[in-house]
Amino acid sequence: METGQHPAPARLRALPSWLLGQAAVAAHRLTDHALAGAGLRRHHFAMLCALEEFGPSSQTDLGRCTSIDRSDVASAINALADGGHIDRTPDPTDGRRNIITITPAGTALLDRLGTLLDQAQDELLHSWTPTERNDLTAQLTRILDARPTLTPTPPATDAQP
Amino acid sequence: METGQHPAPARLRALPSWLLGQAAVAAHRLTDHALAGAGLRRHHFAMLCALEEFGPSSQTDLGRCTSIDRSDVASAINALADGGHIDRTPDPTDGRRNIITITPAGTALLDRLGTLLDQAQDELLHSWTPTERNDLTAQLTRILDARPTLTPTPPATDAQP
DNA sequence: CAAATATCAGCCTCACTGAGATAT
DNA sequence: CATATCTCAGTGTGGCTGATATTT
Repeated sequence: METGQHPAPARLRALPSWLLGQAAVAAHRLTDHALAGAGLRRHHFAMLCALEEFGPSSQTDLGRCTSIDRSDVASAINALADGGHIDRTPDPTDGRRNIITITPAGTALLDRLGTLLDQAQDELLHSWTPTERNDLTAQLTRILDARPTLTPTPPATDAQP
Repeated sequence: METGQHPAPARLRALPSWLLGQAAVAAHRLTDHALAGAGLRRHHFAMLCALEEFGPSSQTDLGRCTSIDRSDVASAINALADGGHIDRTPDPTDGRRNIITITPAGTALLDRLGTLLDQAQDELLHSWTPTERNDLTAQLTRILDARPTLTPTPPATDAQP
């Protein structure tokens, strides 16, 4: 069957953007697999993270700090509310907002998912020392901190070069 | 409007898998934007890379070395054939295969796209020294070389935790 | 009135699946 | 017959847009 491990072209392997994409695919497969047992997804974990760290928040703020679209925030919050992991109440001081609060069940879920995700990191970086992991984290953080705020992708009108 | 730069939760920023995902999004936006002028996509570049480096190949081999699905290979090859950038002929020794060959026009296109992509890397890593870039490349390559061959993602039957 | 929030419906792309035709 | 290749049609997800209702 030969599922994998065919050498990629050197010109691709030399592109940081390509390497990032491939590494992200591998990472996402591991994390999806890890979270699958809990029946949840990365978005749910991100919401819970933000709520625990920043306290009660509006949905827009949740979306901003996690880089998740307003529409996807709404659906993730719906799912978490159904499970009793967050509370959603109107903001008394601003009727446009909901105030989302993490519940004790949500905190417990956060820790459970965090453990699963930590295990996934260990799979991804199983032969890496803590120092090497910190190094990697620092480099990726540097990329994020310097990334240009760029609109998603233009609609792609076709043209023949 | 406040498009970006809201602090992400520390717990997310500590996850290599999350950082990889975010960095990959930034990288893909830059590369998509760079290639948009040529009206082509990353897949097309990957095909041309493989063809130039490995010579005439079957579509399955192209898919294997670039990690692109057979179905997407077929459509990318169609587009490149329409533009005259590759030739597609049946393999005389094995009637199941097509032999894909890059044309001179394809080589020219490859170089053109390569230049655009190199510029995108410079945008992504504009403040990085060559040594730092090599370091990043080495670390990402290490992840890829060690990644487990894992089936995409299970279909997601729902369950309440 | 302009701007912001939440919600919903829907689009589009991409990765992937399944099945059929052909060939080994 | 089992396996492999190519092709196409179709699925499902995720990221995103647009429109609406509401409030500031």
